[in-house]
Amino acid sequence: MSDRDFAATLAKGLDVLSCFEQGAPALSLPEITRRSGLDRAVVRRLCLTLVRCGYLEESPAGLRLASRVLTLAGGYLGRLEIGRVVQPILRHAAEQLDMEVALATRDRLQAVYVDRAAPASARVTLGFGIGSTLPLLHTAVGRMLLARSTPEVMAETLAARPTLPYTEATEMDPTRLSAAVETARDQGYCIARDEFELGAAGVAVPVGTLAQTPFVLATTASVHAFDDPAGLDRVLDVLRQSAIGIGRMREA
Amino acid sequence: MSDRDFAATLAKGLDVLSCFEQGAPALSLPEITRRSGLDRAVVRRLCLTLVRCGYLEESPAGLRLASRVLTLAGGYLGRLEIGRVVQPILRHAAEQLDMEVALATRDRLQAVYVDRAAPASARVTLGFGIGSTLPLLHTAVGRMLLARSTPEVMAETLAARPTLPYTEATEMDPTRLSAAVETARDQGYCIARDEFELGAAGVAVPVGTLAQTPFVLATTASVHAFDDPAGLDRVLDVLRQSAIGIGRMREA
DNA sequence: TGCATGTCGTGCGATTATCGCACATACTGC
DNA sequence: GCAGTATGTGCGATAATCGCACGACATGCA
Repeated sequence: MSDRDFAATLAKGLDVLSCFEQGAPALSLPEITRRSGLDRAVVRRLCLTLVRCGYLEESPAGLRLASRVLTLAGGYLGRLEIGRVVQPILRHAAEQLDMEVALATRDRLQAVYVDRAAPASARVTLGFGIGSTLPLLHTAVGRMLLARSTPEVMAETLAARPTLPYTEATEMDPTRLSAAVETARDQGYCIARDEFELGAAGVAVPVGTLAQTPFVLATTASVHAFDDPAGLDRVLDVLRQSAIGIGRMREA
Repeated sequence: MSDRDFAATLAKGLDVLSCFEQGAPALSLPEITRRSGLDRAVVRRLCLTLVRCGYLEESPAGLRLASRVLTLAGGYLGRLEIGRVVQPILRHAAEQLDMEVALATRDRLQAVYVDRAAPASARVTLGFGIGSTLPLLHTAVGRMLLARSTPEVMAETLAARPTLPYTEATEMDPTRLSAAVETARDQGYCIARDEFELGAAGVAVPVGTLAQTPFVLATTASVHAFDDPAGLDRVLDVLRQSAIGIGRMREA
């Protein structure tokens, strides 16, 4: 490359790490080669380096992420005071609403959970936790995030929209998707039903000042949980109150 | 370096990332230069690369970790099925014991929380969550992890032991520290009081088969919570039952 | 057995990306 | 004005990286 301010080797190594983002169990060297598009020998050396640096570990089935990435995430979470400030607020909101509540932000063209709390009554877990990702276009969380992102991000996201619907209710038309995000921005909250997972619905509200990267607070429940207008108002009230508390997050 | 199978640039870039592990709010370029010991120009280019790859972001106060590291951690957590399998078990145990319960593993010479659950009754949070780190030598979690690690790790950890005690109760003598780990290995659980944080006590039990990296299940409470032998037995019972359930973690 | 396919390790020459000094600038407080 | 610190960047020498290529091994099928 011609760019003198870009360390290609580092970028390639990070590309290799990215291959593990979707929760792949364990990847073999040829698998990583295929996914990354790099040379086989290069992949091997990068992986060797990543193992020696503690980011990957070898297993019988191939390479996999090591606990190191957790420590790194701990740095991110610690900076935002997630454990000390955010978690109690989420817990309180979850109990008040008797619903799952989550704080999310954006990582490139997807939403990612930053923290989450479930009420004590919750028997089943959906399996979403810190670090879980959701699509931006077809969830309440994602649309609220898009509503607070730059037009460039919106355009990129639309350009990269999926070709196959998640469910029978998934909105596929780009114009109507844009409109949904627009609506979220205008009314200050977003609600989505059935589009990503049948039988599930979500409500999201913005958090804090419009910092560099937006944050949203959201709750998830079964499809008809938000059908009653008064009930929805209560949900929005609780979420917004919590959002104010969280809004004081350290934005150094 | 002479090693042909080691990408130095990648390692340096990861070193830069490591500077943010301790939850630093935001680091300036000179700060990172000091911490990493690399050349100023190199740090600048590596940081530029990390920003362009989405791992760091610029803020008025300097550079800081971006949400990307969360997505990466999500890959790790997803592989272990933390959200789907582990979280419900931890929640159940936390409710049974009415105490905080956590799953932890080892990252180099420290313990790191993989998942955590607090009972509904918990009003205050200690601020420890996923990705939080603890010392290996002076916590129940850490000693139980050491008891299941290789002698090399034990030796390294002892060699790098802190020079200053955390509290007045911190055990500083390497021989007695070794003995404490030995005891944990022999009796199949570990209990520590006051050594890391005054007024706090922890109990830890091993999880699963001795895989590559050990996992432990632990609970934390106020100092005298485990003084009663019958009470301790109940805690151990619940933890061990939960550990069996978690033991089926995907170890691909 | 022979051949195809896939994986893995690695030697090595050519290339080029990286290093790190160096110069230049700007801002602070005194 | 000056010392101290942060920042941007040009450039030559060096050393690290690339990626082809060769050899080895295992597996499956005809």
